[in-house]
Order: sequence, then C-alpha cells, then structure tokens
Amino acid sequence: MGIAERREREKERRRNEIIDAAEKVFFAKGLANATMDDVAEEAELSKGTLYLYFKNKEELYLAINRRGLEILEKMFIDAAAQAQSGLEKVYAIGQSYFRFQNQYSDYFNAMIYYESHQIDFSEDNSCAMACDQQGEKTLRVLVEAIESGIKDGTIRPDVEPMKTALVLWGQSTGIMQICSLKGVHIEEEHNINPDDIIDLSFDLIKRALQNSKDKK
Amino acid sequence: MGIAERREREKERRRNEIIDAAEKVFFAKGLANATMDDVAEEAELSKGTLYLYFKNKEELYLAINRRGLEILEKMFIDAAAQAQSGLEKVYAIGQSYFRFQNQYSDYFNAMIYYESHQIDFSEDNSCAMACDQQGEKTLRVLVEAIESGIKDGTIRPDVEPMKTALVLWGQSTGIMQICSLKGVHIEEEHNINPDDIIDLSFDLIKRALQNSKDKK
DNA sequence: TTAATATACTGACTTTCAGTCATTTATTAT
DNA sequence: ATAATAAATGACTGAAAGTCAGTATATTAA
Repeated sequence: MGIAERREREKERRRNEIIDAAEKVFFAKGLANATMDDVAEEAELSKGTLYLYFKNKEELYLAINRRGLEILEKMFIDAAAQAQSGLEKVYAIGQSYFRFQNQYSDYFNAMIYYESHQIDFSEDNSCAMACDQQGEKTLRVLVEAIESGIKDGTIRPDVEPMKTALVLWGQSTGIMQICSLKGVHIEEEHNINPDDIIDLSFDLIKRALQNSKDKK
Repeated sequence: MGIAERREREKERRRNEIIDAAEKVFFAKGLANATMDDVAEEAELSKGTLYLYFKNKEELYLAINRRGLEILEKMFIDAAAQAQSGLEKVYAIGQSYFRFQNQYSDYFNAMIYYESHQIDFSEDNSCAMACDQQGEKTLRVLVEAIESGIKDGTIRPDVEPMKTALVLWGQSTGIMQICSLKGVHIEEEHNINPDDIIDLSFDLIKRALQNSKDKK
C-alpha cells in the first residue's frame, strides 16, 4: 500500500509550496516586516497550517536559507570545475560567491541572517540543522579546492585546508555583508565602488595563499 | 542664567543613565528577549520617558553600540602606538580588535547587530548617525596605520589605504562574527580552536600586505 | 454503505510588547 | 501665590507570533 508514501509526497509538496510562498513574501517585504499571516495568505492556507509544517517564523526563514546554500554549492562546484590550478579554483569560487551575492541577493540576505544570529542547532530545529549540514557540504567544495592547490603546488603547503577554508569563508562573507548592506553608503561617503572592495579582498586572499616557490 | 545649561546637563546625565540601564538589560537578556519595560524598570523610569530620550528600541541599542565603537577606537590607538613599523601597527590593531571581541563581547554583539542590519542613516536617527561617525573615526586609525606602513616601506606601496582598511575591517569582522557565534559549534564539529582561525586570518592579512621589496 | 478512526486544516483567541498620548507632577518665571 | 513651562507617567492601542479546540476530509473496518 503506497498510501503512506503518497501522503508523504504530498506533505513534502505542501511544505515546498509554503517555502515558495514564504520566499515571495519575505523577499518582497523583508523578514521583519513580513508577517506569518502574509505568508498564509500567499500560500492560500491558514496560519495554523504553517505551524504544522514549521516550528516558527525563524525555522521557515532558515528553510529558505537552505535553498540558498544549495544554489551556492552548485555555483561553487561549477566554478571549481572551470578553473585549472588549485589556486585558480579557490579564486573562481570566490568570484562565484560574489556572483551569488548579486544574482541571489535575497538568498544572500537570508545567509546574512543565518550567519549573524545565534542559531540553536538542536534536535527540534530541523531547518537550522539542515542549514548546518548544507553549509558543511558547501564549504567542503572550498576545502577540496585548497587541497588540490596544495597538491599541484599553487598554494603554500603549510596551510591547513579546513582552517583556511573557514577563514576565507568568514572573510568573504564579512566583506560582502558590508558591501551589500552599507555599499551605497560607502559609495556616497568615500567615492569608492563596493565592487572594487570585493575585488581587492579576493586579490589579498590570493596573494596570501599563493606558493612563492611555485615554478611559474 | 545657567538654568538652561544645567537642564541640558541633567538631560544628558539622564540619557546616560538610560543607556546604562539598557546595557544591563540588553546584555543580560539579549536584544530580542529584553523589553523596553525591563529597561524602564532598571532605569527606575516609566516606559514613556525612555521614548522622550530615544526614538525607539533600535536607537537605544545603537547608543550602546556607539559606546562600544568609542572603546574600540581607544584600543586601536593604543595598539598602534605600541607598535613600531606600519605593518606591525596594522597587525597590532587586528590583535586589539580580537581582544575587544573577548573582553567586551556584549559590545561586540551590538556591533554584529549594527553591521548585519540595514540601518537607516537619516536625520532623525541620531544614534545611527553617531555610530556612523564614530565608525569612521575608528576606521581612520587603521587607515593611518596603513599609510604609515606605506611610508616606512613595510607595506606594499600599491595598496590604496582607505580601500584596504575597509577590506581588513570587513574581513576581520566577518571572521570574528563567525567565531563569536558559531565558535563552540566549530570546535565540536571540526576540533578546531576558534582562536586559531582568528590567528590564521591575521597571518594571511599580514602576508598579503607586506612589502616583499622591504630591505629586512 | 456506513460507522469509526485518523489525518489535515482552520481561524478565533491569547499573549506579548513596541510605541503613543492625555494627564499629572515638578520646576521656573511673573 | 499663580501662571507658564518642562519632565515624567502609565494606561491604552495596534500589531503580530504562536496556540488550540473544533471542523472537514480522507481512509479503514464492519
């Protein structure tokens, strides 16, 4: 009897429909200004039903963030595949992160939320845990790029891949967070193009990682 | 008649008392879990009075952040004064930022809030504007350290001080944000000490900035 | 076919809290 | 003393997250 299975599928579909609706509403109004009633209306469901599928507003928002992290992972994989050397892979991943921030700015905002709040990664916050896992997967692409760079000699052999990946992730996120939120302000105040800041950031990282003993 | 002046002084004192109370409450409970009624009680004032002194809850929190940025500026100045070369000054400023994050973690959390939210820097958000100005002052210490490094030859002459300062600020904030919020989690999951991540981050920055043509 | 059971959904209700404002209290000027 | 001004109050309002007793729909058993 496939009834239980069908029910499971329908439940999953409904769950995704709710996330779709939540994206529309949260992306249009911003998390703080959007209400669960707004989402319920967009999803053509009652508010109570939302809470059957998601523990609370934050969990729903984290479900959106998970989708963003999945997109980002794919972009990282593509970027790494395109590049030749390990160092170039790392650089290409950085560039793809930058593209993500531009093309999927709403998902990027969800990521800023995720990265700048104390999230409780416990059993009953399934979306938080899913974000954590997807984040690990996404980061692993960068770790592997660094490892390949050490192997092919383009990256200094004395860096620890995991630690370094965490540093690059944190640094890049920090830079793009500033440019995303305060970019206009920086432009007005200092006549500096935020994109230049991001370029410079990646340039500094490249210099810091490259193996000076690499034979060209 | 010094009555108006005395009134002004008393107003300023009361304002500071409110910020003191807000620090106690917000630092103990966190911004989201603290209420304006809590602050009012701690300040031994009615809630209405708080709104005579601060436009809203966010502005009050930003008043706290301004204090944090003032402390940070002093720490930057001290750090830079202690170091010899420009490059060392930059490194020392980074270290002092790290110390700030440890010693004043509550102020640092206020900074995370400030850096990760879309703040409206308009006329009638005086605390937001004050944060912006104080932020500029604090950043200027770093800009000057970079300039002195270019002058004394320890930092590559081809970096633009303001742009570079913004990059270092964003990168360092990003790293410390992660370590502050997800540090325990990183430690558990990867057996990596968050402090090592921060060390590595500063090491990479140093390598990226140093002038290879510097005669020792 | 119908009754019993299980599952999915609803929306009115509760609670909490930011922000307001008519009123009161305190201070200064006449 | 009294009027005028400034400072402070706290009950009230509106908004929104989250709950839950009740309704509707689908499935199974008799």
